[in-house]
Amino acid sequence: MQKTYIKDLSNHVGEEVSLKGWIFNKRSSGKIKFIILRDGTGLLQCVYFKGNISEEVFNLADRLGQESSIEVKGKVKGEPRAVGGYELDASDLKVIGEAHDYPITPKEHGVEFLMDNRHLWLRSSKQIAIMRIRHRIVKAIRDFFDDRGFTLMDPPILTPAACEGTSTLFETEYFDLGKAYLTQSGQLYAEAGAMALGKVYTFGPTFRAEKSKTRRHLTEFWMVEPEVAFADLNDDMDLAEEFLECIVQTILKEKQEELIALERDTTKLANVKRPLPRISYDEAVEILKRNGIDFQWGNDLGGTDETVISNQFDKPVMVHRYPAEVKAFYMKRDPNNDKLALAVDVLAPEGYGEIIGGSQREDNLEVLQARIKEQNLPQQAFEWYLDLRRYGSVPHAGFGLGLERTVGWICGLEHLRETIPFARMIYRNTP
RNA sequence: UCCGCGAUAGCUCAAUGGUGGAGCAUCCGGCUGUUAACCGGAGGGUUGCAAGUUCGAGUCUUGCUCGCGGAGCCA
Repeated sequence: MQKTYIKDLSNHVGEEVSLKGWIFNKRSSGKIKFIILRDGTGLLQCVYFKGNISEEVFNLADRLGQESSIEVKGKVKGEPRAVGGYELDASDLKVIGEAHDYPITPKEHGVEFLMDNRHLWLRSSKQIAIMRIRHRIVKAIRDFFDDRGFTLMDPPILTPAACEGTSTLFETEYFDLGKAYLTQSGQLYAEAGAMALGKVYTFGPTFRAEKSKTRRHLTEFWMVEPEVAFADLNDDMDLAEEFLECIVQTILKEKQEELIALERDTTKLANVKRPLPRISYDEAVEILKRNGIDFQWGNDLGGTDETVISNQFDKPVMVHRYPAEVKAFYMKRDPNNDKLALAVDVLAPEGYGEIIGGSQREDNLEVLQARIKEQNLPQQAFEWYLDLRRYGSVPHAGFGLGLERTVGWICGLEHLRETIPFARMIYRNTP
């Protein structure tokens, strides 16, 4: 008898097959029982008629609770009434692992309860769809850079000092060398990589100990950071828009089934094609003022400001040339206006906020040393970084894309906690 | 850190200051095409904790604990 998976049933119509999985739901009507089997690839209705199988097997189904693991055997047939369009005319049922009182019932639950049971919640249809889309986005990201001659270069996760100086970091004791910190960005190391390999990207977890309590924040999240030698801000924006187009169009093309399961309205995602609108910070401030927001030039854009700006466009918008004061020390100043940094943020539509932050980097040794001094950063810790400017400095640029915000936007989710298998937030580090 | 909101059965929620209920889940019974199946029955409670007001508190007051949303910070 052929062993198979639910997703492959179309190749087995009329055949006897066996499948293994978990009981997703069941219904009974006296002499007929329906077991909905879940095997990780889909759902399948298995039908047990009292006359067709032994009394023992027929009664077994009564005992088995939701999420019991089982093996079923039977004949595959097309059945428009059943979920997935196929049905199993079942002839056998074997128990692998019994389950009783599974906490997540096929009814509504609160988010807190579901997050306490995250290890089980992952079995639900929507969560499975999200994880599949996350996986495909990761693959699209890696393919995008790999296909364009980038080399993946993993930065350290334990670092001796703050990358950007401002954020609060997780701290740990590192043997006799004093304190070490969990990285908040691989960027500085990516710059070293770009000087070695030309085009590199880092892709890994990053950590922020900020006490953020919003739907847009996690303490542990994944970031992909390309860095390119001999590139300026325009090259950086060109790369970012091609990158976003590639990710979104790939998901639209290959993950329709999952997007439907999530009830995602994809009309706005379909708009994500080059060119993306590019506006300066000055223009962004104008937009805010036109919308009646009392915004002071020189401040960073807040969450609501970002939403107002992105609502003016039907695709992601790039905002460039921010006031240097609100941006990191390593960003290069605009040669035409010393108050501006050659930075770019990409704001996702539909209120999903900043998904990309990038810049051209300061490549002049003396200027960079002055910035480090201005911001009271420990210069000793940055000597290696300054070496990149001492030995063959070149213009270079890069950006960071937050994976979870991208997943949340593409999936149309309310909260970032569903975009990662086990979210780490200020008041949650379990399960 | 600041502002706002919340905590009642395993879960989701009701209950004018006056005998704490319903749906789902669980258990028992019924039904040969169910789609979060349905119908009948049963069990299930220190109303987050502590004090106060009151003849009487799930409900009003105060404090505490825990959580949620937002601000700041950022991807």
